Amino acid sequence: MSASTDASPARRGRPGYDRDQVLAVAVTLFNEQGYDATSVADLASRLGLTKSALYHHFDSKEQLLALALDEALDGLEGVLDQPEASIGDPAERLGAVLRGAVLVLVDKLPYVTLLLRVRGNSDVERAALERRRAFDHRVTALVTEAQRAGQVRADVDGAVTTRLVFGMVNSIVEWYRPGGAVDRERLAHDVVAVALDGMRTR
Amino acid sequence: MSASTDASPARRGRPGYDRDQVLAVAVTLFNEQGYDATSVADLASRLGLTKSALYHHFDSKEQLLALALDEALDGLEGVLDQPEASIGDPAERLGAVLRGAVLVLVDKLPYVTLLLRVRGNSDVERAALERRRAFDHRVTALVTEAQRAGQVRADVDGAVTTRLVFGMVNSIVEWYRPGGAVDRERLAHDVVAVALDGMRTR
DNA sequence: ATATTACCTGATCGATCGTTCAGTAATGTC
DNA sequence: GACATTACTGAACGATCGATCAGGTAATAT
Repeated sequence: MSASTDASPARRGRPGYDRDQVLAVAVTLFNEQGYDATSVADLASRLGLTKSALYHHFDSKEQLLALALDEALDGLEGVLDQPEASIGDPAERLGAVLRGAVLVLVDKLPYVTLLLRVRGNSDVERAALERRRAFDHRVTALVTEAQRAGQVRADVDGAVTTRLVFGMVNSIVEWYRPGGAVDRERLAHDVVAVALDGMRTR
Repeated sequence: MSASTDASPARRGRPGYDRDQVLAVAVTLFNEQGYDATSVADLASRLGLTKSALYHHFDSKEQLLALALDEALDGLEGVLDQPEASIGDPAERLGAVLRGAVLVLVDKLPYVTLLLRVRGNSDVERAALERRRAFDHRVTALVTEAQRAGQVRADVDGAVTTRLVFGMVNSIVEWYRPGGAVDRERLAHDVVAVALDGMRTR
């Protein structure tokens, strides 16, 4: 993702996995079994390598986790920094942020999935939770602004509304699979529709 | 929860923890750190006992997990079996199920939290996932029925709507804490309001 | 007082954990 | 063909994992 995902620009050295490929497989395994339940031996087995070979690509199992969480957090924070999040009235900006969050979630599905399961068991995990909290605060501020503008219901607390709606968005990682029945644009549209207007017919 | 949670009906033998007390502490730890990241030594330390003392109360660490997951699943299935889930039009029944699910989730918070984090790493976990799927199917059938009755929007797939709305409900375990700013009745009301009518003002 | 029941300790087991290290293998560049 | 670069093996490490077992302690019922 950070390095070249191009064809094959004549890599030097013995052929094999590079760091990003190992990371991608690791994140898949972490999501299948959980980070703690996944051993380095599991990862080596899935790649067809020995355990020690992996330590050529990274310093520790935890470093893999840190790299993956950064990937997810960079994407989410990018949603709030994109121009659509700053232009228009609060309701329009809120819709853009919801839509952007869904798209990032789908495009970086394994990384965001991993992020959403972090519980704070280590310094790496706690740092990721801190960045998530900062993201939530910025979104809550946007919801509160939309409430003051009369565009979001004020009979429910803004922080609660934010948590519920982002709970809905985040839950997508539990079932969405690319290539399935729902494409990313359709999903983003549906989420914004249900979040803003509810499931009931008017 | 299954045994006597009454006052103290004169228990015989040396005083100490009983099985349900050990289970409650275990579930708390599983939720704090994750099931796999929690060792039997962690649990013993939290209780002020030795590891071997714990095996007087249960056969294996996994049995604790199974007991906890049953507690959560019994509660959720009870929501669909209560009378309110069968009387009235589909929209009313759907509202009752949503409300019931929120209340079970709050009342059995630690157990449901644990259930929602299960990934299928063992037979016990896979059996729990199977029961969850059956629950989801019953709810989806209710949503589909409400769509046919014209009471739920038909421009979004019923299964997607169900997943999104229950994603919202389930996400409550990530932040709700009893005794906090929001009480259980208020939360149930807010969830039903946002799920059915959305966050936007009309 | 004593038997019964329940609860707990300390030592230990084999398996698996993440990690290290010294050496080997295969490629592109010159 | 020498050389730098990249990728990997096999054996071992201390630590921790879930679990077992034989024995010890403290309350209640009779």
